[in-house]
Amino acid sequence: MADRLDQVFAALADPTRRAILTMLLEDDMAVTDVAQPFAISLAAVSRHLQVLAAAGLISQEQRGRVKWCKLEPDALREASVWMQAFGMMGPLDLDAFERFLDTELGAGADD
Amino acid sequence: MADRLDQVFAALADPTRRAILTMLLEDDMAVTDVAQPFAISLAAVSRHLQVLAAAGLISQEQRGRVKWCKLEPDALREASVWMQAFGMMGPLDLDAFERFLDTELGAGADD
DNA sequence: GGTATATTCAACCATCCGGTTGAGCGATCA
DNA sequence: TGATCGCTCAACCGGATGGTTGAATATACC
Repeated sequence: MADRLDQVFAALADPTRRAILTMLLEDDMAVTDVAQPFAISLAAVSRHLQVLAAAGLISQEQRGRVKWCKLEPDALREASVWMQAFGMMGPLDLDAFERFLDTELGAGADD
Repeated sequence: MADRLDQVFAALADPTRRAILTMLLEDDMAVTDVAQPFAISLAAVSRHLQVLAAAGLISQEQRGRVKWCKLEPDALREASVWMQAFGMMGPLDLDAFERFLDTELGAGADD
């Protein structure tokens, strides 16, 4: 019952999984091709991919006997926003920041 | 051995530690005060703080018999940059940030 | 049909993680 | 000096994690 942020950050905490995401940045890949550069077993890579999929960081689509893996950057967005909040704000008072948010959102900020 | 990114993401993967960081956003705190809202032992919180410090996310300064904990947002910046590399996400999604305020600050420290 | 390919499952192992409790230790204060 | 406070350490426990190997499943090819 891990929170979504728990899953995303935990998935990102492993260097193999980060490397996989980086590979998928270029193109969708089959499981076997994802596994190719790594010195671990195919089964291990398959489970890494399951972790990434559970966190929503990738999606997997079965086509024939090949399972294609696709990066899903939306899952990163939530975590990225969480982190940027700290980077931006630093130790400053939240009330002021909430007022800032109200004016920003109220002004119809559309991304 | 663990890469710095490994440590940062692993530290962020725990909801208690994220709640601690959120608390420290408002002000520096002593270990005992950090532990106060949580239903776990002081020793457990102390170790959470050590994990955060090892990841560089907080710094700790001993003053008398009290150890003060201070947020260090720079460590987050590195991880945030890593995520930015996946592109497609704007610098700050205000809607997502509003959800962050609701969930992390609202539900915050009482888990 | 039979064989090769793509992927997962299951069992197992070592290690890590988050929690506990109880002892220990330096700093403070009456 | 002795009691208390603030915090950490050490040992322990149960469950998760990351790796392995070997069997299983399903699809594709000849």
